[in-house]
Amino acid sequence: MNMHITRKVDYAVRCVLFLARNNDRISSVDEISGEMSVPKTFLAKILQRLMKTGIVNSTRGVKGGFQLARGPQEISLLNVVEAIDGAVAMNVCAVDKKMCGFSASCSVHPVWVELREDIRNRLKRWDFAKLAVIKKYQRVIKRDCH
Amino acid sequence: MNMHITRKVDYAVRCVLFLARNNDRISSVDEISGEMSVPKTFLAKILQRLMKTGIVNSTRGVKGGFQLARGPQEISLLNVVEAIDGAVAMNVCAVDKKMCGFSASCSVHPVWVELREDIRNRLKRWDFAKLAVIKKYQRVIKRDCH
DNA sequence: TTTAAATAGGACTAATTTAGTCCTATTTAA
DNA sequence: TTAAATAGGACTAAATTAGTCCTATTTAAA
Repeated sequence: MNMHITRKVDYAVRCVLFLARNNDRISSVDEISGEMSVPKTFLAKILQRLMKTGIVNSTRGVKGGFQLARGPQEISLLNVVEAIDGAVAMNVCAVDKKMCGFSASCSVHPVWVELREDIRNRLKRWDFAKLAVIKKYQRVIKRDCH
Repeated sequence: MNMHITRKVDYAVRCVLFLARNNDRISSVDEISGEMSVPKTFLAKILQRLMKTGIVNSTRGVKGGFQLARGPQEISLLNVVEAIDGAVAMNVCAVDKKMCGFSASCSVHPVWVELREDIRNRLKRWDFAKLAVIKKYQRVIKRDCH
């Protein structure tokens, strides 16, 4: 069970957190990547994904950049995680039984299904309005802890 | 967030499940790997690990093999998962804050800690006595669903 | 209308992790 | 003594992650 979050998810979360805290204006990739210590071109990709999944809006051209597509309280951690990684699950059968000929007779299957629900519920409970007020990220440190 | 279980964990779980169902005797790697559709040499490594972490006992030599080191009801899914993958966590900071200079000021940190506890609790609740009685694995299918 | 600052997106590469294999040594029942 | 088993180190292959790089497009402002 490799349950570590990927950098991609970590970066996406940081990024949305930054946008939540600066939602009165448009922020460029350059600015976000600088503030949140994320490689610029990589962050650009991540923002494209967040854009496609309707979490952020983009403005092209000079003075362009990104902004949350809806209020921070309307964006859950689960939204961001699933935007980047797709469906959260320990294995595909927990999402769709049909993906696994085994599942019908697999003793462990119900456990993975439960676990998936636990995780999704927990991630659903946290929105970026809540997260944004907890404490500010420090800018000194280059990378996070996974 | 890559939360898929690894084959290693999947194999380990299947393997312990098999041993739980045949705990009246010693089973060889050859037998288990055949019955549970797991590559033999790889399974041998996994069993070595389960051995070191005190989940199974081994007997060497002719008629040797493996057996659970304690009753199936004394072995949780968490035991097996952590035996193979080490501490269950979304990131190292949730296990030990010191691993991340960031965590003290990281808004998301408390979420990962909560989530880790959710997952561990769920996995702790399932033991192999419970799992063993649910239903038998079918032998036809070659691999599981992650 | 040109320019420069920005996003969009495809194609590629490097690094890391996962999933194994292979070989030799050791143990032990028959 | 032999053959069937585990023990364990070293190695390799495949897959995934974590990026980079380049070109195209958009748009505010000079």
